[in-house]
Amino acid sequence: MARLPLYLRALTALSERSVPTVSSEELAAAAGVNSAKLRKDFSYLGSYGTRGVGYDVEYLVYQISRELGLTQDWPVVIVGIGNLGHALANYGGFASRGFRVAALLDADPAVVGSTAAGLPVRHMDELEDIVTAQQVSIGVITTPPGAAQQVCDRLVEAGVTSILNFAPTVLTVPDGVDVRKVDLSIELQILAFHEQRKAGDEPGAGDSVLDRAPGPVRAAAAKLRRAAGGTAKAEQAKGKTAQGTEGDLSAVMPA
Amino acid sequence: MARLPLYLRALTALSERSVPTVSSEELAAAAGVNSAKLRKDFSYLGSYGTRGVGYDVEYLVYQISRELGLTQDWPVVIVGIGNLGHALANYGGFASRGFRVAALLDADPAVVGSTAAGLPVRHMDELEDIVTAQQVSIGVITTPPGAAQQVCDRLVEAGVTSILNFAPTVLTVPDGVDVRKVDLSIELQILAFHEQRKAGDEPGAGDSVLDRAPGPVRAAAAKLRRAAGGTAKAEQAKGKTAQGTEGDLSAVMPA
DNA sequence: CCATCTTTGTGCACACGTTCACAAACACAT
DNA sequence: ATGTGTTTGTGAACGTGTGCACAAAGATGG
Repeated sequence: MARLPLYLRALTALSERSVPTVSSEELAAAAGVNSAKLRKDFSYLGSYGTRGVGYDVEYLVYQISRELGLTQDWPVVIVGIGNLGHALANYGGFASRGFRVAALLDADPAVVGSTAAGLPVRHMDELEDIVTAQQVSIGVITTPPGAAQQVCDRLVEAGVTSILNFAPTVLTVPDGVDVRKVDLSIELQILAFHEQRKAGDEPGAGDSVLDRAPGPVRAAAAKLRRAAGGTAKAEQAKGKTAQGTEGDLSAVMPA
Repeated sequence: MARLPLYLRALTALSERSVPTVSSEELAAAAGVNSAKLRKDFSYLGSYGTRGVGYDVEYLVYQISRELGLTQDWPVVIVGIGNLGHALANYGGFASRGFRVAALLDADPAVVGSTAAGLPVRHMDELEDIVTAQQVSIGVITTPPGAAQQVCDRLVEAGVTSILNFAPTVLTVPDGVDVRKVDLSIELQILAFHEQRKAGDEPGAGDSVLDRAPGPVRAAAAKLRRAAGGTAKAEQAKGKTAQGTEGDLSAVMPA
């Protein structure tokens, strides 16, 4: 489950405060989830709790770490040492959880040779050698979108089977390779979406009454858009609107 | 829906190539989703397609942009100008989608006054003024985890109602405030989890036979862990194991 | 040793998202 | 106009995840 890291974080915090045991209710609150959900998650890993008492913090930390595969260390290559690559190389949360930065790679000669987080930035050409020599199975892509697929292919070809992609592109990979995507602008867009909803759903500047009209009217509007030749020209659509519904499309496509 | 930004990206790519219309099948492939899912998503926004032809790319771009609230621009404050804050300030994906960085804030006097992405880093004390003056409703937190909740409270108090949190902490906010979390180390942990599964599920170094034993044996093991006094001491547990099951807990808690 | 209280583990129902499959709708050729 | 081919929009089945609620299990106190 994707919630295990959350539990692990809450548990390590408790562990540092030397809390011996914790109830599902407390831990659920700390992790921000439902207590029943948490218990079900743990029962899926096996019954590690004691009724009437709760869960042994230290023991649970270890069990989850083992389940997540954090008892071994994972070499990771970061490809694309721009702003984000730099940030990730310096990110403390990696080393503390069993992830080791095996190498930083970049294609730009101006960047190659510099150091980030105490590690030298090496050239893309060394990718295959590094992956093979250090048995790297996880790659992080922080390149511009145009280079992402190409980098991805090389990583996979070299033997990487898990990829964390920060580039705003849909990567295609063969079966058996996992890809997780982190898209910063998508997160903001989702927030903007909810923000707009909160703002009272007032019709925006470009809103059209057609959009809320029943089926036939919308269909007519669609037809008109096509009639206007692919890229709908508002002037042509206006006035032709079926059934005389007031349909102003003039703001539909901003210039 | 959280998939709208995905569609939007694929559609803008098509738009730049001047593709007039696109079928649900093609677009679904480009966005990496199921075509039926995509059609259902679009039908939820209204019927913007034409049977036998597909969807008008330009029109759909606008409709989704409007739905996501990207037709207006959203001022955003970034709090915590460390490595990640720097990277975000320079991230090009924001400006191009209607997000405007209203201010960069930090508490460290050594950082305040420097510039990032052409913007001056200002002191946290100005937070309330900036949020109020520019009507900022979205805040991005890239502080260390210890400061995150405090910063969050100040943002909310000042009027921010959407927060994008990069700090590894569970933020508690009043109703009406949205929080989205991006946790870099969690993403890697999830990859490591799958990676371990792929590696054949061989028992790890610290694996215990007790973990796969049926109920009664696990219960006994749990009892022993408690008997050992909170933090299970393997030596005490060993030998006491009920029913004589071979139970080596010596590797359960690494020193 | 028994009663009571706490907390886990889980059966069950429900809600949600996903996918299939197909009819209605439209374009286009004849 | 009529037929054929294509694509949307959606009803319905399916699977999955979620949360309630409760019994079983253990702790605790008398």
